[in-house]
Amino acid sequence: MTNNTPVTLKFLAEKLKMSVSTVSKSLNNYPTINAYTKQRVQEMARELHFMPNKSAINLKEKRSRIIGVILPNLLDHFFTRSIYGVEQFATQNGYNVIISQSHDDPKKEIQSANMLLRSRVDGLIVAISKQTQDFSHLDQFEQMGTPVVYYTRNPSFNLNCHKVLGNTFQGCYDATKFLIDRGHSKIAYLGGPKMTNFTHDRFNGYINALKDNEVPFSAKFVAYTDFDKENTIAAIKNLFADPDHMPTALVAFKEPILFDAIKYLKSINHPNFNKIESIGFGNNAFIGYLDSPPIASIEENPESVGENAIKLLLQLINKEIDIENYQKVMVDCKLVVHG
Amino acid sequence: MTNNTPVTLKFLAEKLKMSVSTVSKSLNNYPTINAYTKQRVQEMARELHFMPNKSAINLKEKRSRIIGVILPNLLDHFFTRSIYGVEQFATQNGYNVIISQSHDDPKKEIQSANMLLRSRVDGLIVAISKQTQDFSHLDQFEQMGTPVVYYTRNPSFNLNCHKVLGNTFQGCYDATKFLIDRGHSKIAYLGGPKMTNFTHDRFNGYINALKDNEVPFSAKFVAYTDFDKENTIAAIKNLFADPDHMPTALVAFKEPILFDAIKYLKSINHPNFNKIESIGFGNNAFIGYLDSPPIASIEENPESVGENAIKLLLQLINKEIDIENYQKVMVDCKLVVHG
DNA sequence: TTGTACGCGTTATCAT
DNA sequence: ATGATAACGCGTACAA
Repeated sequence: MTNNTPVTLKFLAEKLKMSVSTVSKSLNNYPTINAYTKQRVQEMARELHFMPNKSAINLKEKRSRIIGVILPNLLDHFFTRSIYGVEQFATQNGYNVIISQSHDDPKKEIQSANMLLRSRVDGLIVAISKQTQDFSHLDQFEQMGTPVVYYTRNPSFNLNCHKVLGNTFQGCYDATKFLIDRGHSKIAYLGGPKMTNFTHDRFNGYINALKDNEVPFSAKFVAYTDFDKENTIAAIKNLFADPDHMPTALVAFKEPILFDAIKYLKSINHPNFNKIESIGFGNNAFIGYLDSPPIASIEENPESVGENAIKLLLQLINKEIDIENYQKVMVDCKLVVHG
Repeated sequence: MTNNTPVTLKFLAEKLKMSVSTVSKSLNNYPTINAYTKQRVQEMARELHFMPNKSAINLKEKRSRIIGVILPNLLDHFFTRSIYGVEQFATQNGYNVIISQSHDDPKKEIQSANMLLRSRVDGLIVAISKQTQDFSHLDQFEQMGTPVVYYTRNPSFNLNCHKVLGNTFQGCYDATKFLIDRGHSKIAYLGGPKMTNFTHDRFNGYINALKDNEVPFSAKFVAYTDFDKENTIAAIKNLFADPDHMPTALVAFKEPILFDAIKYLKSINHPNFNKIESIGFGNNAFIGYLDSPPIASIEENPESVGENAIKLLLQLINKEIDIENYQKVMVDCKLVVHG
């Protein structure tokens, strides 16, 4: 049974034979309204399933209580998990979340940004696409006074912006140190797409751990790949090319890539396969099902990254932090040893 | 640099010394407006980054161009993939999507529903939580004339509603048939939580495949579990308890559960472990990394399920289908053989 | 204690 | 070809 007259304040007012403002005040618990009146109004509202129209309220209050999130891909567990932190905290504070996927396409990212701009989101949390070079579509938000928090992926050059990042330097440092402590001195590093900047910190963590522990560095132990399996195999072939100079351990920038690497080494019956110890970023839930799992994982705590992003954003929205007082928040990684 | 005066039609009108309505008409390309005027307005609008306020438009047009989605959990790849289909098609048609996770908690589901109701979504796509018994929070939408499409998970009793479902009967039938054709006659079925209704069709598919191929059914070959690992192991222990009556194949209602089962059987060095062939619902991307993978997977085509849901919803929104002309759409599963 | 009147930003109807 | 005005639903300053 479809009810066609929308239940608005006006409608309630007519039913109750009072003015719209009395109804409004009753529902918002104004102290000046008679208790009995309030009760009558509230009962009627419940009975008729009155729901205030958010568009009207937004228009009036000049805010939407919506947080926009732009991220590359929900298929990546890191982002899905980070959303958990965002949503949880946002909901607690009366905000809704609109998630928009860029699929790592700058054009789609611009579309999403404009959509969220029209929706007058109160704040934006964004993990930029791999290809994003121009930031004008995101700068528009701050120009309108809407705070933006970059998370995880952020502009490499020293742009003035709020950022919340995983401490991948520390994560990679700890992983490398862990392997050194287990006696390895030939530790390979498998990095991500070179053009992007998200893996430099990891590499630096690797390098610094070597240096701090007086393990000699060799360029032969460093290779780069993207998310493509063929590239990963090519990179691994390179790392393990020199029989006199064979890595005994491996640190990888992302776990799925590490799994490809392990699978490949196993498939070619690498002589020392069982002795090779590896660690990657991610801590994928499926590791428990692998027969030759990495010895440990670098847990990036995505929920915490998301939570820190939304917390910062809310502080900016509430003007507890000045929008031009740019913040940088680092979330520590945690080495999780398996088995 | 923060600009504080919002760029509205009024603001543009003042700048251009014309009326608000002329500005509005120019931007919406009204035929009655002078070409030169249009041009001036559009240039100014672009220059000042004018973005129409969606709240105002929604209020005026009595619609939001927002589709609400309520689902249990984005960590489940099925749902994440289904969102892909929804989002793609929604965006193409000028709709935004608000996703809300219930985390399988009916209370949270009600909250989400009310939030989306206040946002005056034009339509709702929902996969109900495991525990949802009462549907009044969802019925409200139809009462307001807002169409609702249930997808994947839907009320078991013959409620009048629009549904889009994976054809799990066919999926399970095909899987069982596949195992029979490979010579198995002792095929176990590992089902999901009994109280919920989403696994009955699967069980029926299993049963019917046995019957159609004259393979005797035994209650000893059927066990149920939930998503908890301990329960799964207990169920598997039961299935493989009788040495004279040992399954040689296994069909499971969900892949992660199947992985737990495989891992357990391997861990106890089950004598015929290498001969046991198994199939589960999901087709997880991770399967390629397993040493003892299922022989095949039942691909549920979640993107297609999502796409069918949004297509149906848009037809309902556009009144191409009457809201009371309840539709049921089935999306076929596909058996994917590995290796 | 309750009601009147206005404005939020936009579109559309009706004048001019 | 352009402008004035009302309306969408709500909250609130002010009047009664």
